[in-house]
Amino acid sequence: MLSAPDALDEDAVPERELVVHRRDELDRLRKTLSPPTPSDLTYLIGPTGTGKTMLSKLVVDILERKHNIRTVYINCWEHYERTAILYQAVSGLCDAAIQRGSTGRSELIDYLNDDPPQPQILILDEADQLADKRVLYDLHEAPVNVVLIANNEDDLFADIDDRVRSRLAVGQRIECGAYSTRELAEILEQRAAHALPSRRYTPQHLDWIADHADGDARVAIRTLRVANEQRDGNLDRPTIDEALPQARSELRQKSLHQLNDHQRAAYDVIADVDDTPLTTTEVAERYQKRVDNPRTTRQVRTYLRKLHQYNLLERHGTSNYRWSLIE
DNA sequence: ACTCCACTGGAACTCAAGGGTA
DNA sequence: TACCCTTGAGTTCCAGTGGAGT
Repeated sequence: MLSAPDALDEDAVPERELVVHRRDELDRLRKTLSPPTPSDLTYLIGPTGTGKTMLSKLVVDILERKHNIRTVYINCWEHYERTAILYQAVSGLCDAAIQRGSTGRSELIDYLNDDPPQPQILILDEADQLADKRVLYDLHEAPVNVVLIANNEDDLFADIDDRVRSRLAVGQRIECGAYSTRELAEILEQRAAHALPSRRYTPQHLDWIADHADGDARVAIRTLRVANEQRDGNLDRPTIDEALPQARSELRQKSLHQLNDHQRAAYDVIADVDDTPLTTTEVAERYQKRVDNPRTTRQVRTYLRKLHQYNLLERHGTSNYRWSLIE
């Protein structure tokens, strides 16, 4: 049994005392947003599993409790179209009766530009996934403090014209680098102490998990949870060895659940091939044989790019791509 | 160095769906 | 209930790019 199951949930916002090795970033973010400044931008940049989302949610949690601040969190995997982002922002920040689908973009922008009765913070997680980056400019013009979370600043600023880019370039940057093995082990130690107080594990077990998680706290925490479930807390090396691939597989499954049937079929085409990467044309042809009412090759190209962005596929080459699964 | 051609991704377009309104 | 508006998914078209062949 877990005494504090959230401590082993990689998506849950932890208590402040569970935040280790991100204290500086936490304090900087809190200072930056206390109070939130209208039209200010804050960037949280770092690889997957380095605590960016956790930091932003934790700070917002603290600020909401202590101050009269209105906040909205938007995950750009779920909502990536320009209008969808504006709709989510207006729904969360404005007391306006708006209807999805029948409120135009300009009207949504007008709502956002109204003087707010209280300070506002808008968090865009996975902001490099936005389909139309012009929404960043829409939001920057509004009286709201925007926090942009992304893996990499180059991707975030890709396909933005120079004029908009220079206006967005201002703002506080907080970098979250990949965790070292030592740091990850200490994070696990904290989590395990909360969730598994009977301590049926050793520091060596946590080191072993940390060493194999490639700096990704999500993988490390999920591995600890899987291993614990398998042996009900009695960790040993063989259990951890089994738990690691299972944890990675479970995280991958979470991403796969977000795909539609056609995207999934394209993914399965590549998954069915052992080791040999397929060209885009090969994927499209096999996919089109596999499904009823197949989409066009052009659409398959869009799917593959999306799967690549989801970190489900590896793309080989610079012009004529070949595709394989990420192991 | 040149040409050819497959591949890529942006832009413009169509279409179906969903909600508002008269 | 018919019409209008908006959106998002998908298609078509096409200019740019880079690899392969000569």
